[in-house]
Amino acid sequence: MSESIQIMVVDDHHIVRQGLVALIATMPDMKVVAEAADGMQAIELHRRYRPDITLMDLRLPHKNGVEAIAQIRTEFPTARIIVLTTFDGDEDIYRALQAGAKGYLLKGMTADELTQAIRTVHSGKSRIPAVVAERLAERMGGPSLTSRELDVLKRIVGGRSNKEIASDLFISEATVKTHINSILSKLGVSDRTQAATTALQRGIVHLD
Amino acid sequence: MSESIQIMVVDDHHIVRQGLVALIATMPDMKVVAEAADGMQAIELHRRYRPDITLMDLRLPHKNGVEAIAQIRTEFPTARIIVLTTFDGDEDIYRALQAGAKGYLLKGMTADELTQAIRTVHSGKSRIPAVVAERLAERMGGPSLTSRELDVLKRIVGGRSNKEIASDLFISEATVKTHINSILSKLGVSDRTQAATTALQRGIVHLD
DNA sequence: CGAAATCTCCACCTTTTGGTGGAGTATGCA
DNA sequence: TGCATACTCCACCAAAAGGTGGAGATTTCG
Repeated sequence: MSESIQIMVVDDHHIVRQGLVALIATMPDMKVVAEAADGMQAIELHRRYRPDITLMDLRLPHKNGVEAIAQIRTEFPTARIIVLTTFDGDEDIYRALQAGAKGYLLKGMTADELTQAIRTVHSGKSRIPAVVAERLAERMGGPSLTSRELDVLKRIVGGRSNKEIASDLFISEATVKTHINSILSKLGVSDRTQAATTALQRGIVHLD
Repeated sequence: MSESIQIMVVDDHHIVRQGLVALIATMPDMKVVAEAADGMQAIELHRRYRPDITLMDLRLPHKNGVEAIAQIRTEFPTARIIVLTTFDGDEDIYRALQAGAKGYLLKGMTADELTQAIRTVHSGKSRIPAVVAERLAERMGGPSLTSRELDVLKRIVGGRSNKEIASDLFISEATVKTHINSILSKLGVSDRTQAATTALQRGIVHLD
């Protein structure tokens, strides 16, 4: 049969791509048909090769993984994408799944887990590990930050003072304080430094 | 000839190990003789296999990369270790090189860069890329934190207040402030939140 | 030994941050 | 239409953080 599963691998690290290709090569019914090193390339190559499954890292240069997923899913609503990332505390998991990813794997997994996930997702099901599902549920339950609060939080992480944030966003310092108050209570912390580190830990913002 | 280079691969991510093994397998004169997933295992396997070259990730469970390097180099002063990491801003580079690493590579490298580095280090030379050497020189030039300042900085990143830090360290709040003043000026920042984020960015401390 | 660095602490002051409670406007959804 | 949410802003207050300058004790190292 010509039923070998066509796979695209997206990761900016050459070694990781190599590892995935090597792992997949041991499976007779799977084949890597394309490799991309960034989000843009992933979108282009998806158009060209229409892989059955895309294994995608979230941290990518140019266009990040979440954006790439959204774009690909817009063009090809049936695209099946499995997210592959190093950081399990990452808020982007949630965003990626919302953007239409069908599976999620940590890079520490075994070959078996990978091939199982590929088969599961290829068969049309989703494959989200218990740990992640749990964290996701947790996350969903918890209060989410508004976009304005995110603007402020990013600047807190960037080390800006309330005054600077106010002028960055063209609002008064009082408003900044209001937002910060919401942020602190939503994150369950008591000052901006904690807000910064827990935001980084939970992957709500990144140090790029 | 029996002159194939014996290599040990240390990384907690299965995929990365697989990638390295696959890359190295394409070189006829190199061979992976051992794989370790954490620092302890790396030390044990080094005793058993005495590889010519060890490729070591720095972020490892149990015993971190730097400790493992130090331990291995204590037992086998001639061990040749190449550090392999994802994060190029990482302060651990410096520590790893001090601990006796002979080479340093980012995971984004090409197959050529890897094999070249292996050959260079195997021949007894060091192989530190220009970018890293530069950053290292920069780092050396810059003021370094004292151990007490590091104690304080860690707690700042941990989101502790001055009062809490004081009681953690059994010193007065005044002393904490003194240390923080030094930290801020040494890091070239103006408040604790910036201190936290730049410390994370430069890899001086980690969010574990 | 003597200089340098480190660690500890104090006083005094200014600025920043966080806490509380209230309030008006716009938007969107039931 | 009416309620909920998000965004904006205000005043007032208390606590925390940061800036400056000085000082004694200990260790380290040339």
